[in-house]
Amino acid sequence: MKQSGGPMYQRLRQDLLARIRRGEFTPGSLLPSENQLCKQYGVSVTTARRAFLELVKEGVVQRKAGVGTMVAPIVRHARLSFLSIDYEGDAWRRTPSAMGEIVSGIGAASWQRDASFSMTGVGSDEAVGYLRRLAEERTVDGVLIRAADDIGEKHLKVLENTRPGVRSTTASLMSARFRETRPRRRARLRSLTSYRVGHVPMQSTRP
Amino acid sequence: MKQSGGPMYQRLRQDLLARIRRGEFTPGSLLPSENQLCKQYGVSVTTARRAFLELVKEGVVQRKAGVGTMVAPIVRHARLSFLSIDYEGDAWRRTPSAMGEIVSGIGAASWQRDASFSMTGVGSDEAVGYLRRLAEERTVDGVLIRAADDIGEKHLKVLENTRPGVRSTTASLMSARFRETRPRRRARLRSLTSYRVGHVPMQSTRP
DNA sequence: GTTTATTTGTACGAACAATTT
DNA sequence: AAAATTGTTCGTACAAATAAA
Repeated sequence: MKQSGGPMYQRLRQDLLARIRRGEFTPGSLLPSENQLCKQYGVSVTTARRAFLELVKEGVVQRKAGVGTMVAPIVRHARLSFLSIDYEGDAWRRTPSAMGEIVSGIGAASWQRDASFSMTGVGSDEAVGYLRRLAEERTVDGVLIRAADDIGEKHLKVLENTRPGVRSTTASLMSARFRETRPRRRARLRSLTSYRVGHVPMQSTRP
Repeated sequence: MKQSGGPMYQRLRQDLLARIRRGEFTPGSLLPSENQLCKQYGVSVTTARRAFLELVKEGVVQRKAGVGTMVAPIVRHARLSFLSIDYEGDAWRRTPSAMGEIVSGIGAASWQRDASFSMTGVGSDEAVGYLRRLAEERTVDGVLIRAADDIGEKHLKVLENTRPGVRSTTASLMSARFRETRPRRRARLRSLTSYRVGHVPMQSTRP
């Protein structure tokens, strides 16, 4: 927990998130206070607070003065989020925060019954890196990624392997791929390719 | 700038955002450094930094060590964002961060050609407060809000008056209202009401 | 009802590393 | 090599809100 890469506040955030996902802290229950966290992890209040604030921004936890920090009591899972990635030129390199927006968008998706996002200006390597984190960390049950052909199969493969429920495909192969893997959704997904922005209707899941 | 309400870092953020929106800082240009901001506004580095970091999270600015903080060079405006608000019981009160998710979602919308969001668990007063801020601060050209009937006309009226381009309506009156105000969009919007999650196709606007 | 302790919210200052010019 | 800027981490202080004694 100490030596691994990245800033401490990120590793702390990651660890807390993992513990929540494992069920160590259930929705509605209180997390350790800032002071407790400082002792447990050997960090300063600043660092502990920053990790918490990140999770607040993502909607994972809620804080109240005088009470503490608790796991968000109601989490609605988007059954599937659809990302349509059309990247043009090197726009991505000039706007690296773009993928961060996707990530926060997917965070919002956990409060939605349905989710649909479209991004432009996204490059391959950075995109896959972010999406990989996304699939590992977020509360979505699955992420369907439709990318431009030149993003490349190998990158999308990496993403698929990170977590079950993640399906990816290049634009031209989309309907074919899904005909193989999920035959029952064929009709719906084929019509989806005619959307400029994909949208996958989903049933809502209640807690 | 000093006496008004709210935390200083929020007021600073708001002021910087206003100056960017007014064109005082153009896309790609550098904002004042942290030190300069401290002197100009009479705040500590911590506060100046926090205001900047908020704007980074929203995708308004980008920072690079050794260079500075610049206005995001490419901003794609969503011509219209569609918010469908169906609130159930008092779920909102238990999850106040929900509307914050909408706000961040709309932030993402500025990077999208199209945008579609759906929220559950949203109450009236808090929702309108957030949405008002949203209409005032964000880069979307318009926000179409479809709300449950019991959110009330008066609240939505408040929102409409904050900024041109914002259109709101209760669910049952939706097609009727838009038949009056925007006759050319009638067909599109009427079919939209049959979606569980609204989606308004839009042309992309390039800088 | 008051007081006290705990917890988070805001704000300040400082130090050092990493990056860029 | 040096200066400027942001990134991370530390520590502190006080205010505000809450809960318990």
